Amino acid sequence: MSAKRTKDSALSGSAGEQATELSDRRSSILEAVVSEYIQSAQPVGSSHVVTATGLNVSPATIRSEMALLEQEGYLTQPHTSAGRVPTDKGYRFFVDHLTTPQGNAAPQVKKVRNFFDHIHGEMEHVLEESSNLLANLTSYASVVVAPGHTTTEIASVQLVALSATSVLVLIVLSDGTVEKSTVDLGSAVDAGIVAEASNLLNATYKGAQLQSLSAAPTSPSAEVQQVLAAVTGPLSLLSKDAGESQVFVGGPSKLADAFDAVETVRSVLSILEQQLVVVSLLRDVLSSGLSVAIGHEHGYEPLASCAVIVAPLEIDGKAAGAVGLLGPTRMHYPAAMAAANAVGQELSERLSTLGHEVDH
Amino acid sequence: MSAKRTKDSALSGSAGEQATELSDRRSSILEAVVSEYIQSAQPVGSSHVVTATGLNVSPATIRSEMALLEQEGYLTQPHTSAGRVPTDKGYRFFVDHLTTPQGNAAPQVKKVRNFFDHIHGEMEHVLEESSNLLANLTSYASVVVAPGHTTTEIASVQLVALSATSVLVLIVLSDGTVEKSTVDLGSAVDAGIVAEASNLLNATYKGAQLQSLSAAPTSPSAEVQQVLAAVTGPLSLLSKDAGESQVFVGGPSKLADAFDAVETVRSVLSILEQQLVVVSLLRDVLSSGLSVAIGHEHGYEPLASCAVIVAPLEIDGKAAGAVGLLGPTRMHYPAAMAAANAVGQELSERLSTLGHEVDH
DNA sequence: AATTAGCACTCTGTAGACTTGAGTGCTAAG
DNA sequence: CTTAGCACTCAAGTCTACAGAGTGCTAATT
Repeated sequence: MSAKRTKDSALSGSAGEQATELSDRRSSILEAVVSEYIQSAQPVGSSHVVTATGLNVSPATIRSEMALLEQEGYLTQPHTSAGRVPTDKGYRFFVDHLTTPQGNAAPQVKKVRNFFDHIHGEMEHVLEESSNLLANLTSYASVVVAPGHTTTEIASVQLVALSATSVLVLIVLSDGTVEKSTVDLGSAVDAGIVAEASNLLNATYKGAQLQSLSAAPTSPSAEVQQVLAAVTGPLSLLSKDAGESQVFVGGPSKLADAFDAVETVRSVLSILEQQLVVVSLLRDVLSSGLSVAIGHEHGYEPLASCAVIVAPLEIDGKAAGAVGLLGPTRMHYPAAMAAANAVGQELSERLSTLGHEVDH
Repeated sequence: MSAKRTKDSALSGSAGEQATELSDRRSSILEAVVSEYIQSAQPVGSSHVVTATGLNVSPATIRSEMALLEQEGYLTQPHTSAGRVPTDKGYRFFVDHLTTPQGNAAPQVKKVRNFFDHIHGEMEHVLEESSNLLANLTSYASVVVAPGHTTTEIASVQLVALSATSVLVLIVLSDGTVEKSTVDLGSAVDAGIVAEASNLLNATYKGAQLQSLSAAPTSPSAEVQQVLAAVTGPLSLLSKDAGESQVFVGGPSKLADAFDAVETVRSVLSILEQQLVVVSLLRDVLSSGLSVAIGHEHGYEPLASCAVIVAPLEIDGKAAGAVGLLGPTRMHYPAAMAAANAVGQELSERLSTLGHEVDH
């Protein structure tokens, strides 16, 4: 509900002492510059700041203040005699001191609620559509990292004969997801044998955690044992695969609007294509206690002109996956953070109820 | 193996008569202009053509020929006193008269072979990686439309209890794909009842075609019947869902290189996001017997500056899905067509063997 | 009848000179 | 501390000039 704050450590980590904390006037000037620049993408001049802040001072006063803000690293000039543009540090101050203008965030939140009231279907589908929702709400690219299966248990293990010599290994998890792998048995195997192996596997693993798939069952029948042997490898592979997180990217085309340099668009897009990178990026940002990483704050140079907003997903209070937004550093933080937050919370709630609909 | 040709109907459909067929010299000039322009993206002047074709004539001669080619609609000038640029019709002539420079296509084909020799795993995975392969080979965005399930039959139908009140409905198809849906039963149901219903469903539907899921089985037990009733809706929904084709898009970031106008990139990307549009686009292009649609040839205005290359996927000789490439009209047709063709064929082969590994 | 040399013409792109406007920094006075 | 005033800077727009690439036409050549 309330405004999202990042842990102080990250910000004041570089500053360190409250002595450098900005005066009220200084900070409202900075805030004005940032929000002006976010809207216009144009360097902001002193007289603009006067009208924007409503401060009862002359542009000259603002100028000297801005000069100091520049010295302290919050602002920068594209060139002498241009207005000021926020630095990463400037944006950082801005998001850390957001005065939560709930006013315009409310309709967004309503839309999110409405969406989750009406969406239904499989988890994958919900995640994908959530990602699209977030992208459309914010006009930035969104990323949803599906929760891993760390807490879920195995609801069923099945072998299904696809042909005389091949079977499909199915693992159904308690959250409704299915992992599968086709296995070639080498030679024709009777359907009854497959069924027997299937039952044996199911009996052994049902209710177990995914990680504990190691101990394979044995059977007195040589034929059954053969099937079991053939299936062991794929099974353990599956349990690893399932650990990898699915990623849903929404609205990549929005990036073409957000940046005007084609080169930037290309590099950001190509990073979104490498899902692994994205996952670890979000993970890093989350684990460092940040919810927003601006410009160089995350280590990824190719994304230096981007800001990343991450909201955690929680299933029954446990961290599981994340929803993220990727936009230019001059993105509309209040709205974007509110949207990511709202989707993160609603999605968490949805995921939590998915597991045990008994309660409802 | 041989060069890919589109059915004549499409091309000469607009021209109609061989009387308009171009003279040898005319056509080699056109070819030179097109291939020069594809490489340089710069309007091609008469003296360039002289050196490119090796024709033993003066630029003046070329000029008069080009003037005629322009009259006939194969070329156009961005402005007076600029060189010539191909029109859609010009590109069309070019691809229809490709002289198959197999030389440089061979390494591509080799890469494709190599890829398919080493890739393994589930069909979805193979399709996705194929899409990435194609994008990387060509530097254009690629699209793979997965084959529908029209010919596959149901290998197994299962109900798996996820909790006391909810079950997962699984349909396993003979090609190894799985369709699923979670169903809330409303009240707690005994596991034995679920198992009974599951067996009943499996016995009824096993071996059937997906479409023929209508006739639901009945059971004397009221409890079992209740489960069956709860499951009927989702089941028929699934059979419809399964008809929809999965789409795998590869290398969208390549588009940012292919076009220089950000606006174009944006609109093309946003079309790729609407998977439905892409599917019907590919379907249209294929069904009209074309393998290449250039500029306005496909009806989609937002893609007027794009060319689409489509190669069919065939499972056991039957059309099923497609692989496509999306690039600028000035794309490198020979290489792109060769690549799409190669991937299409290898993928078809792979898909055909997937179904019945018995033979091998 | 096709080719071509020659020439006038057209258009783009670049470079330089100039102007305008937004914006700054400094200084000296309130 | 504030601010009016002023000199200064730089980007961007406008104008001109000019070179370069390319065309189309015409008249001569083969």
